[in-house]
Amino acid sequence: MTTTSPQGRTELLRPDGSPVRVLVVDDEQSITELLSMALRYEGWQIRSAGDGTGAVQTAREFRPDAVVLDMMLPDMDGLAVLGRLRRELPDVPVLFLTAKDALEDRIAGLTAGGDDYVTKPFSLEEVVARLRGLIRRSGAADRRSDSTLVVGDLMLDEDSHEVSRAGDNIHLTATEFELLRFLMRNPRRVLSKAQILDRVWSYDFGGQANVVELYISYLRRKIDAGREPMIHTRRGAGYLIKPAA
Amino acid sequence: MTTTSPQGRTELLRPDGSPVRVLVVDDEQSITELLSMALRYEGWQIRSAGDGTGAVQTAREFRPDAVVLDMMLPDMDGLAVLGRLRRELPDVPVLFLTAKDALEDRIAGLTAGGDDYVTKPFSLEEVVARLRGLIRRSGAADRRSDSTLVVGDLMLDEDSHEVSRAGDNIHLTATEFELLRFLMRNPRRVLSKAQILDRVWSYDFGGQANVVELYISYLRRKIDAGREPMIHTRRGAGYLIKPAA
DNA sequence: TGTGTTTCTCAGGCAATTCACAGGTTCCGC
DNA sequence: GCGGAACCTGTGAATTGCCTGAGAAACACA
Repeated sequence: MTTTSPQGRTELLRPDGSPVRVLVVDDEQSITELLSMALRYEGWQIRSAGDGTGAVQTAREFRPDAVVLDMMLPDMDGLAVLGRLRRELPDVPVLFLTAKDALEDRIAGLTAGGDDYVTKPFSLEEVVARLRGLIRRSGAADRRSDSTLVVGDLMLDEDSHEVSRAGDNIHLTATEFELLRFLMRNPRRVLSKAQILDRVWSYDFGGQANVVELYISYLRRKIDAGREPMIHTRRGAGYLIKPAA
Repeated sequence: MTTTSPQGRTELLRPDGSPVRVLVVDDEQSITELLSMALRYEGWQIRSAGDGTGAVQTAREFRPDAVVLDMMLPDMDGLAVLGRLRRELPDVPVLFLTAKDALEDRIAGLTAGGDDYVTKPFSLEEVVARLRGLIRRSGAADRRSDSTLVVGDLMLDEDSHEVSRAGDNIHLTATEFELLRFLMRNPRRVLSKAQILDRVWSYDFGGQANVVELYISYLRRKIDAGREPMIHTRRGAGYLIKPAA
């Protein structure tokens, strides 16, 4: 089932109307906290664990609908944790967190079963989007919830990563896509540059805040060029997207 | 739940009808006092703490619905305080106070979970508005409360920062917007220039008092021009806004 | 390794915004 | 009707915030 939150965003719910449950497993507390914050904001119920043993225990009693699992844990190998989790929760989808250079082929094999992964450092938008995808496809939430965001004549498909305006296909780079997704998930709402940076860029990004301006400018070139603009600047406050009308 | 106070203002209440609780954490007593006064005036119940230890203790027994947290505390780092607060109160939204120049380094990730921040020196209107937004979105208060202020045919949306009169869109600058928001949150009530200066301008503003007159004049040009005026001067007392009728 | 793509920094330019100042207008008591 | 206080608003200067071109660095992929 999907429902509309007071913010106007669409959130996933389980068939019985209760919130989706997600277990977050990572040994760095700053990461579990960051993820917990962001995922709670999605309206989900979160538990976290710092090692494999704790993960299995928590999973047993918490019965999550999805798991975020760091492959690098102090007490056991990621695969071992996965094995034990699977014994408790055979059908629950897992989102793996891995270091970029540790991108071994074994991950590729793991995701064949419908699981997914993101590399550290990740952006929150990416984690949230992938989790939504996993949960949606696993059937824990209502399957009718679909993967297309629509604002005016602008459409963005989260599964195929296709974007079009008034029927014309538009090619976006990865960052442009995430930025647009964030805007479109919060239509008619002013988003500050800090908010955008926090959600769309990875958590260790240390650069200039004006990348946001730059990417807004890129998006405008591709989306608004020669049409009624949909992306608006609220000077001193941030940016927002809304139907052209 | 929202209700209308004897003063005619709309205030947030918790679902059980009791007042919203806010914890204010700052080491400068002048700041906690300033904030406590302003927030009490909103009808909220306030406690304050001057350091991280006190904050965690107070949070434990006071169970606030929102926290205002200075990131610069004497005894612990702001992030450490945040971590401990989160362990006590996982779902409570936090409004961070930060120095303007500290914006680059530390802020990363702070707004990610739906939290928010304001930079020092802030205006009270801004703090109150953001807190209301956080509380509204967190669901501590009734979800029906929405983000639009209406006075007569004048509408102001706090999410999209859009303002319209009789359907016509009106563009306001940041300061004009805050001034109008303050007026509209106190309709039919005379607000003195001193009150306006204290609420809308930042607490360290040292300029001429006649900026208020100036900005009232700007607002009139945009809102009342060629229509029944809604902004009225009470000579010797202040200004008030009310429906044109 | 080479080529095209993507990400990001830097800095110049421009326009919006804020605010002080000062002269003009309105109001009110007498 | 007069004078002074309170208020209004035009002008312009300083500042701020935003936009965008150019190019360097990182990356992806053959």
